[in-house]
Order: sequence, then C-alpha cells, then structure tokens
Amino acid sequence: MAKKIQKDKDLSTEARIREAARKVFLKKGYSGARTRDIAEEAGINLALLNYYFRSKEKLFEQVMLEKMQKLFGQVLIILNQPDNSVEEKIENFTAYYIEMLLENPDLPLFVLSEIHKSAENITHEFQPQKILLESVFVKQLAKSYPHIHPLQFLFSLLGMTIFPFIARPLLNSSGTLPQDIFQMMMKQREVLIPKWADAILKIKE
Amino acid sequence: MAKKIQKDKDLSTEARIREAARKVFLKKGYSGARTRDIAEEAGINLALLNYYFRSKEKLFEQVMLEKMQKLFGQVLIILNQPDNSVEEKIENFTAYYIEMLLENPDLPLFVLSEIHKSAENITHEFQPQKILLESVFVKQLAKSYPHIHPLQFLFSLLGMTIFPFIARPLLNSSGTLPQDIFQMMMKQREVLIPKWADAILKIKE
DNA sequence: CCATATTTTAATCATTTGATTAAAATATTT
DNA sequence: AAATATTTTAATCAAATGATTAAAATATGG
Repeated sequence: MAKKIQKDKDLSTEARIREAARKVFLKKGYSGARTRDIAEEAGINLALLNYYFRSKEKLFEQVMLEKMQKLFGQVLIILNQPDNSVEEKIENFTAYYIEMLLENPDLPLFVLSEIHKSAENITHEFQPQKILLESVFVKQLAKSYPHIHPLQFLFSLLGMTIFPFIARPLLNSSGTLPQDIFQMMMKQREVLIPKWADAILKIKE
Repeated sequence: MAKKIQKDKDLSTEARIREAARKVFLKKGYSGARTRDIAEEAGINLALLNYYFRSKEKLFEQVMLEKMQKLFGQVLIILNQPDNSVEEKIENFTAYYIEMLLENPDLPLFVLSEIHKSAENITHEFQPQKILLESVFVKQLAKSYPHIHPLQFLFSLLGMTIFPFIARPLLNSSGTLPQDIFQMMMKQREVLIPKWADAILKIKE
C-alpha cells in the first residue's frame, strides 16, 4: 500500500525547503534564484526539492501565492470595516502595513517586480483596482470628500506607506542609513502619514 | 592596419542591439533576460552581441548606468536650483518626473529591483541619501518648516510621485485601467501632488 | 525483527544559455 | 580591381541548471 497519510510534514524537511525558497526567491527573484541555491540554503540535497515540490516553478507558485496574500490580504479587510471612519481606516491601514513591512521589507518589491515580469499577468483573476474602488472606504471617501478622486488619494496613501520600503535598497545598503534608524523612521510614519493624509483630505476648494 | 576610427557607429547595428537590450532588460531584469532574446529583438545574430559588447554583463552595465542616470540625474539639479522656493522646486520635481516616467514607466521598478538583487550594492559610490540631505531643497525645508523631518517629507513626495508607476503592473495589465486613463490621472497628479505636498508642509504644531 | 513504505543521496541527463571560432559577406582604402 | 579591414553568420563549445533515476538510508507497522 502506497500513500500513507501526509503525517505532520511541514515540520522539518518540506518546511525547511519552503523557508529557504522564500529567502532566495525574495532576494533574487524567480529567474535569479537557482534551485541549487535553495537546496544549499535549506541544507538538503537538490533532488529533495523536486521530490517535495516537483519543480522550481511549482515551488515558486506556492511562495508567490503566499506572498501576494501577505501583501494584499489585509488591505480589503481594513478598508471594508463597516464601523470605522475614514480617518480610523487610514490609521489602521498605516499601522498594519508599516508593522508588517518592517518584518517583510522585501515583500513589495518582490511581488510587484515578479508581476511585472510575468507575461500574462497573475492579476487576471483578482482585479485589485475594481475591488479597491468598491470598498466601503472609497464609498465613505466619495461621500465625505467628494472633491477628491478616490484612486488618486489611494495612490498617495499607498505610496507614502509602501514606497520607503521599495526605495530602501538604495539607502540602506551603503551604510548611509542603518537598519535601526530606518525602523525608527517608519514607526514615526505610523503617526505622520495619517496626519498628512487627513491634511490632504481637508484641503478646501 | 587594424583599428580604424570608430566611424559613426551608434547608427545601425550597435544602436539596435542597445535598444533591444534596453527593452528586454527592462521587462525581464538581468537574470530573466537571455542574450538570445536580445539578439532576436534586435534582428541580429547572437554572436554580434558579443562582438559589440563582449558579454551580457558588459551590455547590462551600460544599460543600467544609463537608466540610473535617467532616474536620478535630474533630481539633484532640480532640488539644488538656488533661486526657486520650496514650493517651486516641488512643482518642478513633480512635473519633470511624472512626464519622464510616463515615457519610461518601467524605469523605477527596473532600477530599484536590480539594485536590490545586486549583492554588493551599486550605490557604494554615489550615496543618494547623503546627497539628498545636503541639497539646497533640504536646507530650505529645514529653515521654513523646521517642525518637519526632511527625509520623511521626501519619502512622501517621492512615494506619491513614483509609486503609481511601480504599482501599475498590478492595475494596468488586467484591462482594468487602460493606458490612456492612467496617463490622464498622472497628468492630474502634476497638479495634485504639489497642492498636497504644500498642505503637508503647512500643518501646524 | 521483518517487511514495507518513506525519505534522502549520489550520479547523471538533457536543455538552456553565454560565449567563441572560423569562415563568409560586406565595406573601405589604395 | 586588388588588398585590407570590418561586419556578420553558422556552427559549436563549455558551463550552468532544472530535473530524473536508481540505490541507499531511515522510518513505520505488524
């Protein structure tokens, strides 16, 4: 009889490979990552990677799906809370994302850059723009601040929040901006961005 | 007698290869681009690529250097104009970058993602953070708006300006946000961002 | 402890890919 | 036009890389 129960995999080998794949893929991207890099990082034989995941592509798909969920999963939930004001949603969004990105700083550059490379885009299904524009948050915006274009405002809110993490390789590496200073500044931004976003919303005319 | 004058190369073959390299590298990144892709795109034999540029790496370095200059070259000039106010510099910056990025939409994602991948960073030399913080613009900011952290403000200004172009693959592809609408919105932002940036600067306390 | 299933490894394939070579084609000079 | 230099191509190489295979090691169940 072949095929026992899956047991509690995800503990040792398979999990180690997946973890190594996360690290290598996020640093080098799909095409820059070699399966041998991943195997070495995981401390296993190269054949094991194919034994557990069939192929580099399959392994990548798992990592990519996981990372996309991590990057996009919480936005909609926050922006669709029915009982929060616009201002509260902005605070929640900023706080959640900055904390999450401090722990996953490579996440946005990885996801956006891989989506950009993929010919027939991964985003066929889940249409982020549509989903965003139908959120409670955008409806609230349209009602309370009708003079502002919701997508334009979202571009700015997302840009202020996410961009520093995308630009970080530029500053961080050469020793100019140490890790801990960057972290402190980002924590500051959890306070600054909501204030700034509110100021933008309150502009008259 | 070998080695004639270089003549007016840069007209046909070499220029075609360089142009093809720009296109393929910007779409797929260094490791995702194959020299055969570039050769095919240029309509030449693969060996010609190595004849003119010695190697994939050398060709890439030329493209990368050119693209980094395109992305960073003008910032400092704009931010160091001695006779412009903070507000004028913000307007100039936004206008220049949005127009430039509309013509080179892949530029930021390409440059930042390749810098991120390169182990020992390309940015060793030119230390962007230091140069930014020593600009006339930052000195003016510090004088006129002492309550605001210049780098925090710059993160937001850059984020509002550049981020939409980085996030575009997400929206643009799936047919949700057509190219011309995106372009119109970005032109709108040339007006919006300076207004919004000024509002941020004018916050009291 | 034996039999069977699962996990791991070493060795090897097959393909891809960057690069080279030698010869052909084309241009340039005299 | 002959001689020489330059550009281009077809064919091929060598290394890198994703994947497979068969056997060994280890775990599991009776």
